[in-house]
Amino acid sequence: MAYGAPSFQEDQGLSQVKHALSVTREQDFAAWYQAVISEADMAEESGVRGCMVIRPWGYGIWERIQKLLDDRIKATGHENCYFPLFIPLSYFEKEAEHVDGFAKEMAVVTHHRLVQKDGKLVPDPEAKLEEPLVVRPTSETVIGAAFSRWVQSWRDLPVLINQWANVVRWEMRTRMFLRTAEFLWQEGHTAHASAEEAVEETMKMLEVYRSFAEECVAMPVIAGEKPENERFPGAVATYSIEAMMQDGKALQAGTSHFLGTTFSSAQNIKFQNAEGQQELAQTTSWGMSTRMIGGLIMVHGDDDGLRVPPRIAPYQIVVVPMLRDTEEDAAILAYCGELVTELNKQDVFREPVRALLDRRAAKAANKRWSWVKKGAPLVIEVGGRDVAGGNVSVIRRDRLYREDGKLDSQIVAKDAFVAQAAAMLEEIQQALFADAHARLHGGIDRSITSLDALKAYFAASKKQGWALVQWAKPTGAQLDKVVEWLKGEKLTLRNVPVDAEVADGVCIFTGGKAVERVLVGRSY
RNA sequence: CGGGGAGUAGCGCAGCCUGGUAGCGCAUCUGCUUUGGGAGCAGAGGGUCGCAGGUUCGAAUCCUGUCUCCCCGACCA
Repeated sequence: MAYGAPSFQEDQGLSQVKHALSVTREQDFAAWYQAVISEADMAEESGVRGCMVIRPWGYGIWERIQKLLDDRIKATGHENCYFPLFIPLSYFEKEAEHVDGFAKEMAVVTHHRLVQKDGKLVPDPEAKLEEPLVVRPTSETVIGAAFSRWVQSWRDLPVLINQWANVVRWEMRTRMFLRTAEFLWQEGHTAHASAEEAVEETMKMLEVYRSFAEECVAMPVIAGEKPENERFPGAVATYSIEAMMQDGKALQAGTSHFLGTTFSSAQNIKFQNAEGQQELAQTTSWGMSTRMIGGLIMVHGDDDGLRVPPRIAPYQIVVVPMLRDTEEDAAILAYCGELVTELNKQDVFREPVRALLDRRAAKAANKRWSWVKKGAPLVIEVGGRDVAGGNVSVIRRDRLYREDGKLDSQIVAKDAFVAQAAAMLEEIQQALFADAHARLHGGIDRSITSLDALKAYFAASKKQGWALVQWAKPTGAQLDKVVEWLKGEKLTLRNVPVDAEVADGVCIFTGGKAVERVLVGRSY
């Protein structure tokens, strides 16, 4: 498929709109997703299975996510630190459930030296490690070992830390940003004196994720508790935020776990309480990863590429001078430079505006479309006539086209634009959220009370959203049966929304008395 | 990890069946023309055909192995 070539699409049968991507969401959602990533220069293949090169635009978005989320993590009393990439195998062996969950997908380091053999480099048999090291798939075990050293008395608690790191999970099937063998994330780990306090922490961070996703990424989510079968290996309870992609599938965009004493007993995290008794600490962990960027693409992207919400856009306003290789160019550049300086003096979302002057020698039209595909919220074009009239031409990425299908470029007085820029960015942030919010909440059916109806609902359309159904919260073998049936329909249990209405009917799966409501949907 | 598909210039592809030393479109570079919108004409540069073996006088093409990507499945915080 020619991702680079523009495509023509019928727009409601009235007019022809020329789009920047050659594949539309409607035609092939999976191919469209990949086209956005490559056309927006976000990431590319690396030659290593499941690992990607994150290019400046993709990484810039990650840096924005890091900054805004890091601020919130610190504001809730956590401190950053760093633990090693390598974890002794023996640490993992200490916790059976954790082993079951991760053993199948771990990268293992067994040697520390290479030697030449028949002209090829091979691991030196003489340099075999006494104890193999695994590349961390998550850090509960090493951090637990540190906690056991740090925690002696109830006065040492709580311990509230976080680290930004890369982790490796040898996934069978990978997809850029959504599931890669190596990915970047933040993992928070805490230890508390009481279960109540640890649960409170778990819920607090779930709420941090929810508000971050909604306020910063403009990604509406449903926060809730994962059913037993979806729990993190070793967790007593797992919570998630679930976002709805434009194809109706669910994406887990962040998780928070109450780990109880699973890891404190395995790693011996004990403290002497106020009564002088030895007690196991209660721990939590919570994480959000580069998968969020995959979610961003599938929530906000359109047939012209990515649309980045202003709060997490590396550049919020890109100024494109229309240079013609004439003497006029210098004046245009000077005018644009002045504009960018003025814009950068403005504040929006309590930060300075991030405006960029695109001085590349490329043709103005190509530069414009490259920023459209990258999803910069505002693209400002400035030509000779704008300079003469003291104007700028403004393109809003959230509404690119006019009714007639033409690009909507508004000519505005420069000073007026500078004065409005912050408000426009806030409006775009809001518009993207409102769109996605309507899609999410309009996409959840709350009226389904039978398995036949559930089946029919998801059979109706590939783009179907989710169903919120009442259930008896079965466990063990009974839950397995439910999961098995859902699997036959390609469905999964997402979570039990924390703010759902109480159950008042019968369980859709067992016919027994329902105790809560659970979200059902297809997922990534 | 199982089934299917694919890797040829920066991107998208043809050539492969029927072996004879590589081509098209877009992009790039140069020149001229054009100039409020993804420009036109002319010319140019760029590829050890994923990698490694094998068959052959000769391999992008045939055979074997291997790596990577995509789709479906299994698995999966």
